[in-house]
Amino acid sequence: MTDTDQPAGSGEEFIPPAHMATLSDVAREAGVSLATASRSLNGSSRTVREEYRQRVLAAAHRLNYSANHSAQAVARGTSQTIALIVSDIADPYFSSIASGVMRAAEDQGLVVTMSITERRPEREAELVRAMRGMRPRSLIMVGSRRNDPRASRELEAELAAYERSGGRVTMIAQPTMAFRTVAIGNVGAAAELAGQLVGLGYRSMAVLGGPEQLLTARDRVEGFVGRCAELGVEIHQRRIVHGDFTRDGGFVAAAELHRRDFADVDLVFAVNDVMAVGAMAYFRTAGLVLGRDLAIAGFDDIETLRDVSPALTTVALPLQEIGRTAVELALEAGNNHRVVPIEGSVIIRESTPRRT
Amino acid sequence: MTDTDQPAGSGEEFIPPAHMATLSDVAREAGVSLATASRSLNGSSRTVREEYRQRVLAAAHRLNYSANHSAQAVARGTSQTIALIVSDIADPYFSSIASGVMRAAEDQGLVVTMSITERRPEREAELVRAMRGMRPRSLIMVGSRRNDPRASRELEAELAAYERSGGRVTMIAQPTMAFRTVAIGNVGAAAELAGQLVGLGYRSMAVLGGPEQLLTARDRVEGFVGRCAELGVEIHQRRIVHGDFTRDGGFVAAAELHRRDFADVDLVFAVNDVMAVGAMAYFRTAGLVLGRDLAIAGFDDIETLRDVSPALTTVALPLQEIGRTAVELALEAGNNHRVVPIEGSVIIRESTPRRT
DNA sequence: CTGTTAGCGCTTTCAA
DNA sequence: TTGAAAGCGCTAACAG
Repeated sequence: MTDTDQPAGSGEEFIPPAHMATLSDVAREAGVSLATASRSLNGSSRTVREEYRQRVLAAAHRLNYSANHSAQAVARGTSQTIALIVSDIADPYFSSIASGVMRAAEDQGLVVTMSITERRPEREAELVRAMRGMRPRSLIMVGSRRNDPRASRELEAELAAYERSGGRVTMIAQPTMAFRTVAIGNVGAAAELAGQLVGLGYRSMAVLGGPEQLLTARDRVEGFVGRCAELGVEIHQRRIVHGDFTRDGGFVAAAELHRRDFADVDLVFAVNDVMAVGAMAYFRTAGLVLGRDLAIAGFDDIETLRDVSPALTTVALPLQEIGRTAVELALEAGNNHRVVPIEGSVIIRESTPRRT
Repeated sequence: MTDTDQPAGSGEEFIPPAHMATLSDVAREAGVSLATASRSLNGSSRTVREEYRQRVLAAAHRLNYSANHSAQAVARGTSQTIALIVSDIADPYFSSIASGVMRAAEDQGLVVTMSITERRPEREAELVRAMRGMRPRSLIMVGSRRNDPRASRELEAELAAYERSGGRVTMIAQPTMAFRTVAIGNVGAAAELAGQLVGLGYRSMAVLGGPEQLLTARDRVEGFVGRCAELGVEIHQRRIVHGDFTRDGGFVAAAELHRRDFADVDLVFAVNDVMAVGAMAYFRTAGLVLGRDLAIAGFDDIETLRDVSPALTTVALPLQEIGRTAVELALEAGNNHRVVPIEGSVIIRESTPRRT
């Protein structure tokens, strides 16, 4: 029973400063049918007479019309949205990837909605569930998988349900689930780093691992320790200390290591740059001169951390590109579950000078 | 003409592995009306008999039902979305604010869609336009305003149109437009910093300013230089060099300053931490020992940069809280255009030791 | 308290 | 090509 439903005969009534112009408003203003307006504005190819098109465009402009995405999504049965779930957007690792995702999404005309798990694994399934409500074309999850069967099962079930209902899941993580995934070669890169470090003459190393169940952290430790062992450099369990995947985690872990068994350690490998920086802070307060008394290496090559001194030896990951790749993968047709491997590259800097 | 429209009489036909359960599916499965299903699932308060409620809930669970947000938005005439526009999510300043925004939004049960301008001012109006399509409850823009009348006018027009159509705009920036805004006290904090630095004995300072039209950068320079002048410490124009608001911008500006007029400079103030770090990198390569030969100060107190050495004197901004405040402001009723001021606090660290 | 029935804004057959 | 009309999935009067 709105005014707009009145027969055309009622004519020229005053139209109040419209709140938000609808397609009908535009159609009426242009003197064409709803269908024609739709076709000229958002429809498919050239099936509308040019003169009408122009009239509709002009009307839309005059009314400051902006198509209602929700209504389009309902009518079309598909949205223009990508859902992105990250652990912690304030962490530079995630924000760089997110940046890549958003740029790529925009190139495709997609809107991205983002949510954060605050590093709480239970939240992952919850968030996926919540995001399903938006019927996103695709759902990208970035963040390490965990060795937590219960949470993993729940998450996987939720994701599978989403895929069954027509969505596409893309993980940026370990390829532990049957979904499209951008797989970061943590093991290999960590091994390569270990190899180069041994090559530089280090023989007595320690590792600052992340949380024990975090697969990313685990893989990096494994790759590093494994290659060392292959090269005849054993790293004793006592010299692997775990901590949070954060700056403070690095600081605390370094302190623990220092207290525990530090006699002849010549190099400390922290499984990410953020932890490495925390560790550096600790060692400095402990009176060590980094790069001279002790070498240190990280992982990720975080941009904002490239100027710490001594400059940090690390493994560079193409973070932005990883995000972009995830979007491409997410948009691929078919229901393949392709895995795209991403390699890191070792960068030796001043924090690990050649041992003499 | 879908199968579901057939009269109930057709009974027990095989229902294929449903793609995505709809409310009707749930209602049918529970043996109640659409309305009852809606009420039990997403509706208002207790107006449904408990037994029915349970039946609906069970059915929904069995069918793995997830309400279609778009459809709800269309039917209700209002979405559960907040649009967030930032300059560059890979920059820690923005990602911290974004983090605060997202946490707060989630507490309110809102979804946030995010887009980045890539620091190109022309994109702002464009993005606002694009975002309007989602009919977000509120639109939060974070990023410095510019002294660019043309772009500003366009942006303001677009934002005003959005508000006229029922949305709420919240700026995290200078209160240069008539919208709700979280105003960061750049001038005052920079002045306070200058005061403390003069108190520490510095008398010959230089400034690394950001882009000339960026109001944030400008305000910080102004506040700093102004207070210095009040205290009898003049900073000559030649000693104010502008550069990008990035690490590299800081590096380049430092080099330029060094080349230009560096005779007795005892302190360099970079208008943000990221630039400060770039400048530090430059000065280090130039052979200066920071904290001894030259003092340096920044602005923002970026978390990941707290461990550079020497530790950077700076102005701490409650970034996460700023984001949270923006959401609160955005959700306030009425069409006030309230301005919430945010103060920074000076933190003196090793990079600016007392001059003796 | 429950069910019927109009919408919401837009797309898309289907005829004309 | 254009327009009428039937949906899309859901909410919200409005009767019962």
